[in-house]
This record gives sequence, structure tokens and C-alpha cells, in this order.
Amino acid sequence: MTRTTRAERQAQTRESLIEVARDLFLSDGYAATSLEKVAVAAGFSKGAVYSNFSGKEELCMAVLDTIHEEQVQGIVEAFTVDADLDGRIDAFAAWAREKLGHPRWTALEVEFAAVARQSPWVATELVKRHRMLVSSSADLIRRVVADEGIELTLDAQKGATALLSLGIGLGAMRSLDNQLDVDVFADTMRALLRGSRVD
Amino acid sequence: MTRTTRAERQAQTRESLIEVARDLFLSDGYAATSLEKVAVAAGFSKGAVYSNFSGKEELCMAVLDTIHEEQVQGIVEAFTVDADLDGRIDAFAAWAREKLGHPRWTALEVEFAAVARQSPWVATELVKRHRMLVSSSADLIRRVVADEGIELTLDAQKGATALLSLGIGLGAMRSLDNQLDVDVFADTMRALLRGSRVD
DNA sequence: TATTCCAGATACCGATAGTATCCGAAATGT
DNA sequence: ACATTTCGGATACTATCGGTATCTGGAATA
Repeated sequence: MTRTTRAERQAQTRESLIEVARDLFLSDGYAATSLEKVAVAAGFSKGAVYSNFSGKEELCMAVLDTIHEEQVQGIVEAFTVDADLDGRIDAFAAWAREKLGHPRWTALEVEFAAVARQSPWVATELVKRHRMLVSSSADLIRRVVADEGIELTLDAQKGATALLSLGIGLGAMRSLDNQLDVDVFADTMRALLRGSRVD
Repeated sequence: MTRTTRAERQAQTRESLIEVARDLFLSDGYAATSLEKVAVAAGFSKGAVYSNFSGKEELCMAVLDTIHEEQVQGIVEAFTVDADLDGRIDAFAAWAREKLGHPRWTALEVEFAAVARQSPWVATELVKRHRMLVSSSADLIRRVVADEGIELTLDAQKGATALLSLGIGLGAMRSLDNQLDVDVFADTMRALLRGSRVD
């Protein structure tokens, strides 16, 4: 009688690898993180990586999935705070400020996007995820707009695209230049979101 | 008597390498472009690269310098068109639309920014260049604002940062997803720049 | 208890950034 | 004009890393 089945042990291995890979990808970047390092840091050999993932790309995609999940959760929480529009914007701005202050995520995101240029699989998968992020953000925006009875300067889809792009671009620049003023994000968001009140 | 001195010939070699490297970096990306490919495409051997540049990083920096020069020129031209505010915004929007439509530049820019995480030299050099881009854009914005007598929703520095970040972020996403709506840039710019007229 | 199966280990290959060394022609000095 | 030095670029080599092929020990199955 086995305490843990083979499938369970493999799932544990996979989780360990993702967890360790996440730390390394985020702190050192995609290119600078070798599969050997990931495997050893997790207490395995490179073979373990290849028996759980088709390669480096799929491993990184799995890591990004865990990150995206948390990002969506954070966005939703910020925007569903029980407050008026300004309160929600403030909550979201605070969340964004914290994320952009140490923007290891965006750096990984854009570095991995570069990989997509040579890999159709990565390209299609990333496009799926980005569209998902944009459309769920747009839904949130529409909900807030309906609640608050305001009119947007941009439609929700475009606004969501602008905010995601701005966040990614700002994060990428911020990861180079830590003196860069992160409040730009909140300010821009206010300019776009507040729009002209119709009440 | 020599038709061309040694220094002249080396300068020619350097220029050839930069030109070829620019094409390859832009079309294939930083990681996917090997120095061997660059050298051969330019009709030299890898040794020629290393005798003109300290390595891949410095070569790419030289390429980016040629690009940044053109970008600044394009921005200045668009914003100094002899027209009213809307005309200038339209000119800039058209320029941005064309650049973001085939955003090979932003893709290279963000991929190379990832390299900076492992290379202090690249980091400091890129920061210098980005700050230069931001501050010269901010100057332009201030000039336009003074000319037109308008008030900004963001101060010029923040506005320039927002626009550069948005452009980079949008370009990075657009290089993945060519269905992405590039007009978001112009719309956002209008929202930020037009501000409240004071005349 | 014997057989099968497979997660993970080991050994290997190809590509590529970078280094060490070399060569030949141009620059320099007598 | 000839000898010597200099150095841009070529050649040969190393180290690292992603990926593949193969192997193995123990768990699953009969």
C-alpha cells in the first residue's frame, strides 16, 4: 500500500518545479534562468523538468498562469471594494502602485513575449491570456461605469487595453529605472476612467 | 599611397555591421540573432564583430542608438507641424499609428531591457536613453502647451512618461496580437493632452 | 511473485556568446 | 626602399544551455 500514488508524487514534483521556476524567472528573468538551475534548486534533475513540461516555454507559461490568476484576483478585489468611484479607483491605484513598485512580473511578461516571435505556440497562448485579461478588465470597467452612472472618454475595451498596456510598459521601464514615477499609472487611469460624470 | 586609411575601413566595417545587425535584431529579435549570422550577412567573420564591439550588448546598443535618433526626429517633426493643436495631435497620432502598426522596434526595446537585468552596463545606458526620450518629449509637450494655451491633466513629465510607456506596452502587445487596436494610443493621448482649454 | 510501465536520472548533441591566438597588410621609422 | 611594429579581422577553441535519447529502479498491475 502506497502512501502517495505515482500520479500524486508527479503532481507534487510539477508544483515544486513551478514554484521554484517562478522565483527564478521573476528574479533573474527568462533567459538567465536555466532549466538545470530550476531542477537542482527544486531537488531534481533536468530530466524531471522534461518529464513534466515539453520544455522551457511550457514551464514558463505554467508560471505565468499562476501569476495571471493572482493578478486577476487582485484587480477584481480592488474594483469590487465597497466604496464610491473614487474609493475604487484609489483601491486599484494602490494595488497597481504596489505591483509596479517591484515590477518583476511585467519584466518577465515582456521578455517572454519576445520568445513568442520565434514560437507560434507561445504566441497563440499568450494572445489568449492577454485577451482574457483585457476582456475581464473591460467587464469590470463596464460594471463600475453602470454602477456609478458615468461616461467614459474611451470605451471599456479600449480603456482596458490602454491600462494593461500602460501597466506593462511602465513596469518594463520601472524595472530598469527605479526612480521612475509610478504614480503616472494612477493619474492616467483617473484621466481615462473618470470621464465626464453624467449624473 | 592608400585610397582608404585603416581607420576609415574600420569605420565602414562598423557601419556595415550595425546596419545588418539592425535588420536582423528588428526582424528576429535579440536572442534569436546570433553574432555569427550578423557577421556573415555583412560579409565578415565573428572576429570583426568583436574587434568593433565589446560584445552583443554593445552592438545592440549601437543599433538602438540609430533607432532612437530616428524616433526623436519623427516625434519632433510630427509635433512641429504648422497646424493647430488638433492638427499636431493628428500628425503625431498618424506617426504613432504607423510605428505601432509594425512594432518591431518596441519588441526589440523591451527584449533588450530584459538583458539589462543581468548587465549593469546595459541598465545604466538604457536608463540614460529613456530619460533622454522622456525629457525631450516633455519639452515638446510644454512647448505645444505654451503655444496653444491649454492646461494638461498631467504635468508634462508625467504625460511624456505615460505616452512613452503606453507606446512601448502597446507595441509589445501588438507585436504578439496584430488584431490589437492601435488607435488606443491616439485616443489616450488625446484624453491626456487635450486637457481643459484655458483660452 | 513475475511482468509492465513510467517518472526521473544520465549521457549526449548542437548552437552560440565569448576568448585566445594568429596572420597579413597597412602604418611607421630609418 | 626596406625592416619593424601595429592592429583589424580570421580561425580555433571553450563553456553554457536547451533539447533528445537512453536507461533504471520502484511502483502499478496481473
